[in-house]
Amino acid sequence: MPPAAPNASRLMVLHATPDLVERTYEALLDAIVCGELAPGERHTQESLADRLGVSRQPILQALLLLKREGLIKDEPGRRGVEVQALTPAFVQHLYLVRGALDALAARSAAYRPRPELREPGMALIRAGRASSRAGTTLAMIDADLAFHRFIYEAAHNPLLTDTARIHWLHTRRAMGVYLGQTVSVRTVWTEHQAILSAVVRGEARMAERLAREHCEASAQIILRHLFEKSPSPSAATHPIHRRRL
Amino acid sequence: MPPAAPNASRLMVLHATPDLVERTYEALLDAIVCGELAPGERHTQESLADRLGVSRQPILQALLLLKREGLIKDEPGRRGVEVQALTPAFVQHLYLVRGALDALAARSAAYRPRPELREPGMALIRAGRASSRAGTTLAMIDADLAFHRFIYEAAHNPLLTDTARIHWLHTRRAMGVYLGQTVSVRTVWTEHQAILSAVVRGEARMAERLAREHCEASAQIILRHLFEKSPSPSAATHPIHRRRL
DNA sequence: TTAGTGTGTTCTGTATACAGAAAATCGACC
DNA sequence: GGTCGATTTTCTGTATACAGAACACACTAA
Repeated sequence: MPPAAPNASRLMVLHATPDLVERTYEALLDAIVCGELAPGERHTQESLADRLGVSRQPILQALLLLKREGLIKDEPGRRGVEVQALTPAFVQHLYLVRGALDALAARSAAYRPRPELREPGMALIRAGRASSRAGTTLAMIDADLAFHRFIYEAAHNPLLTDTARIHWLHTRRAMGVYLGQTVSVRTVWTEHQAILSAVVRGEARMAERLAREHCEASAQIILRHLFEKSPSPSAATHPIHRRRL
Repeated sequence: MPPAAPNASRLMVLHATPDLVERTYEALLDAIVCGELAPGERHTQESLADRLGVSRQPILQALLLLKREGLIKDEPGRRGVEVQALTPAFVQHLYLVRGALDALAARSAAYRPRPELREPGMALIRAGRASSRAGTTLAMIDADLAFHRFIYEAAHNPLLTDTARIHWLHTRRAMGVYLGQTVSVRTVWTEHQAILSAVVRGEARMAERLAREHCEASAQIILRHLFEKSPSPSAATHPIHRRRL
């Protein structure tokens, strides 16, 4: 394997195994989520290709995907691409849709009593509480995502999981706004526990309601922060530590 | 512009204006929806490229998108691609997710009274009833889609519309199963009218419930057909007329 | 016959080459 | 000095070229 290109950014690196388009996609995604690639900057295919040490071809394809997912947009005339700004309005829309999907996931997961989910679920909750006491922002975000992913998996609806994937990307980006906002994280995990209990007991209606309310509460927290710091509501202002490669 | 390649299929044609990847994507999509490209057949990038008279490059990118959307899958070893089968389980999952999204769309659209939506909505309903009396299967499907798209637009949530787009692709494919199933189409438009009324009056709760119930009813109809003809539950067995280019 | 092995073929993924579109630059003219 | 037009530059989209992975097949040996 050739070493990274000389002018490759130290932060933006490619993973190892899957195909190059996938790795490029992941690398760009991480760069966007952690703010290394910020709104307002113009990037050409070639500049990105140089940074990652690949040709324009995988960049082109990765950009195609990111465009479809609403994370980047074309610059006016064929003048490169730019990261989409994370506006309060968008986050509001995001959490509305996520609320609907989360509610469906919880309801589906709780369709019948699921005692077998109690232990793995509680393990995630314990891990989440631990990370909110001592962990980094990234660890907290990951713990939150892990719990929600668990509920989605329990719903046994691949299409639902797949649909929500894009929303989790945006959510991960939006949660960068937290940044050490350990306040109110405890209530988050209390809510998670309530959702889990409802699922374990097979109380579909209750699980659905709790999931929806949890989502709305999360939205309120994020939006409060976004509106407070509204002058520049971009993830770029919060360069959190990026995912380990 | 060069004429179509000599061995290009007569049915599978490219549109005219947007970029080649987009046109290729649309062409393949239509071919899948109308059953010209069916599950069980192996296709190589080159064979598809020849059929459409383009190079492998746009095919590659279009396939990437279609893969992400769950419409095609890779053949085991780099042996080309295949259209995903439309299984009853998948349709069931599809309608569950669509129910959640439709409900959110209706609720959002009805957030406040919307008298301005009455006339355009009624026009769509009249057109739908007309097409169910005299139109082709494709016209009926398009009318149905047009109404739902209208509700989504009224919700003013671009992310929601975008999220639902993929589901509408699958839905369009699944509805191929109707095929002249004019039975019960009248009740469909009665339900549409009820949803519209609730939206116009700003009865969010009611609009949401009606949308959800409408979706569940539609799912029942489709699924009944799928399970009846279950030996080969692929759209390929129902080669409906394709969209005019 | 059957397991193993080398070779040819097919097909994909990635890089490079090429052509055209749009912006930027620069100079002429008012 | 400002505006219009031609030229250059930049950048993208698409086609082609190339290399490597995986299958298929044939051939050998037990």
